[in-house]
Amino acid sequence: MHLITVKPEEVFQALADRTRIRIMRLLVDTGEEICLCELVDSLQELQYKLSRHLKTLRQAGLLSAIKDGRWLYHRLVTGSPTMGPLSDLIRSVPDEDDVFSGDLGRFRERICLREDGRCRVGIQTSDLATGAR
Amino acid sequence: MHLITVKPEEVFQALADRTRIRIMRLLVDTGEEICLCELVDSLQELQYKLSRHLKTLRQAGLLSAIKDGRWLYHRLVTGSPTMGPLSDLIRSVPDEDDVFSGDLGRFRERICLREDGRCRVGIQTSDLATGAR
DNA sequence: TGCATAGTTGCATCATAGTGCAAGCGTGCA
DNA sequence: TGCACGCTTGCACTATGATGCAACTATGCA
Repeated sequence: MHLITVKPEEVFQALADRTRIRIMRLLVDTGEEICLCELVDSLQELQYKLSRHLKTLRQAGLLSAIKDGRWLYHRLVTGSPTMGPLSDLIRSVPDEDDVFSGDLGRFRERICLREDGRCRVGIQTSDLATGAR
Repeated sequence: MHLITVKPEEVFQALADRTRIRIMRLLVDTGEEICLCELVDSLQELQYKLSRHLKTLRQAGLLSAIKDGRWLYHRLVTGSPTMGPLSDLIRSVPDEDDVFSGDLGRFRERICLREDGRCRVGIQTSDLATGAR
């Protein structure tokens, strides 16, 4: 996606949500590609909530996604002139209540379950899964 | 105000509006203190609209205001660790349709009406004034 | 002291956004 | 080919926000 073609107010609107800031912060801090089920276990939020927040961030041109089988990996968009300053800003947000570090810690544990760098398991925190079960 | 005490999602929410981005961009580009009537003539927006947008930005901790007689001057808050990256980001927003440069040009003309660096006249574009007239 | 003027705000209206629930889609494996 | 599973989405509900209008406050000057 292309920040250039997206209106700046839509970009800021996409960041005007605590959960979406957590998603962006985790992606900025790790530089990783992260699938939904890993995000659910890392942020401890309901699957369908995060699915919709990811969609919002994609539509704002902040994230791109690549599909790998049943898994969809999300990563920061690069190459836009505003993406650098935006990443800096997200990194500068103070970690009140250690929310970001908690997310990061759970993600680092969760990523150990990958095989060959790919997620091979679903949501581990079963209360947070929705849909098929 | 104090970015530190304001939730980050409220800061982004405050920027999730085209008019407020224009206000911030003008303040970042000029480094000036600007009163409401100067802003009305620069952005060519209704007085009460800008008054409310300024309030939103103040409540988000992005602007501070000092009163001088009947005039209220607004400026960027400084000293917060996020304000630097935020200013960089606002500066990096592309100037689609030359809206920012238009605002800046009208402001540069408008500021010529100051005496001793202080605004001494009201809104010059009379259609945009509200309230007493 | 009264009036002009810089700026604010209550109310009504309309539009948009977050969330829970439950159903649905699409892919890969047995 | 059917089922498990990673992920998405339509609907209902609630909350929040932008705006126009008009009334309001506050300040300084004649």
